[in-house]
Amino acid sequence: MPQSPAAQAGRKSSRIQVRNRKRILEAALEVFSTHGYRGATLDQIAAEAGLSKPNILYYFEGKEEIHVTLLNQLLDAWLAPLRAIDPQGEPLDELMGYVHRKLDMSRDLPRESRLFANEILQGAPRMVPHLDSVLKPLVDQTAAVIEGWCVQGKLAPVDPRHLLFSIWATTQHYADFEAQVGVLMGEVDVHTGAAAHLEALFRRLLTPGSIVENS
Amino acid sequence: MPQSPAAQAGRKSSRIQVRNRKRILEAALEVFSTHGYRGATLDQIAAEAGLSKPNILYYFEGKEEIHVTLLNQLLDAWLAPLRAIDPQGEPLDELMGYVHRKLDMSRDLPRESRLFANEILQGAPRMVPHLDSVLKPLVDQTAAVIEGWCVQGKLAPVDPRHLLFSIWATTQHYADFEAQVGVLMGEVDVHTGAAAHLEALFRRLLTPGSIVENS
DNA sequence: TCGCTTTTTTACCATTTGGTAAACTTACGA
DNA sequence: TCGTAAGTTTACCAAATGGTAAAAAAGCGA
Repeated sequence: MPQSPAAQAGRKSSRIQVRNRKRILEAALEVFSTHGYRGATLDQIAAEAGLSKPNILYYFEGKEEIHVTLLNQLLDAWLAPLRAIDPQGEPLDELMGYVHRKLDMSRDLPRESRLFANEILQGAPRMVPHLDSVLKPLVDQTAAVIEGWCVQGKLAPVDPRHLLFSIWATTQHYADFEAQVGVLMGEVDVHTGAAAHLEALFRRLLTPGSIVENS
Repeated sequence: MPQSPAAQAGRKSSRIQVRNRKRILEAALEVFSTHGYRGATLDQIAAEAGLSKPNILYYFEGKEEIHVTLLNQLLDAWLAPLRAIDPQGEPLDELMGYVHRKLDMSRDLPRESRLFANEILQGAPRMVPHLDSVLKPLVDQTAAVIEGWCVQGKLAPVDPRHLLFSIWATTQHYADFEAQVGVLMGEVDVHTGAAAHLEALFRRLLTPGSIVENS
């Protein structure tokens, strides 16, 4: 009797279903990341996806379900670099690698960055549960690892959570505030300069030892 | 003949006009910063201001004029700390003072921060001209000052623009991503920890000299 | 090819939303 | 206190928008 795959409970999906759901989510990423949740319309998403609006509502229960699906689906990819930090690795290398991977993501996946920024900016109304259940445990765990490195003296003493905030803020800034960066930097190769700058910023912070003025 | 102060060209405004325009802008700040431009409605702003919707349109030509007025009016306050940097002052003190002033602003004026973030995120459609004519010259000028300090050896060599981006990103993060920070930090006093962290982060970056490992 | 299911389209609908017209009320100077 | 201008409200509108019903079309296994 059920003739709508919108409630995708269990049943295996046809090839057309897979293809069209992907199209819709790709279009929705484009539109939501540019205009925010309220600023995006189903008509825009439909046009971008090359489907009709009712057809989109055949695959998803509504606007909100598209948004939530997108958000939760992308959070994993977004957190991958954090999971990739190896507690057994060399602390400085691990963290600097993380910084550069996050910066690369800002360049390669700016829409994803803006989608999250939009959502968090507005109080993350559709994501707090997920943040609590997915992001928080991962951060707690990573914070403990960093804490351990500090205690061992392999890293300058640092508050792990504020360190993560700094890394997220500085790297994502290049995606989220691209309009502003563009105005201020003109046609320069932003990414290379940013990489060098963040390299210095975080290496200096994290390298154990003290600064000695050179005459 | 003109019976609407919406087009506020020149004519002196009455006490009621001043009071109600202020109320409207205050309400609009609250609503726009929470929901973004498209997400905000005139009805919400009207309710928040304690006025009727048509009454609001008696003072402003439309939704967009309210938004633009707010944006341009707040940009000055927003840039005050940058203007306060004294080319004659001690470089490290000037810049660290700037960092702390920006962080304080994030705590005291989070709505303003989010208002700008929302606008920039969406490509700054209603602000690019202003950014170009107000922000850019100021940044160019400040960048030259910082550049000079580096050349004089009073500061570790650093790209001035990327430095500014880092400062903006890290300080504003606490306002713009408050929802996320809240989930990850719980009830802790975020501001104090952030101040200490950013102090270390930027002082280490900017202090001339090199790091020496202590045995 | 037939018959059934999946997919897509056409034609709507109710609500929300930015905005307006005009009547009504209040403030205030002469 | 009276008249005019400033300010406010009531009653609307047209367009946009999220969503639905149901018919039509396309896939596809037997």
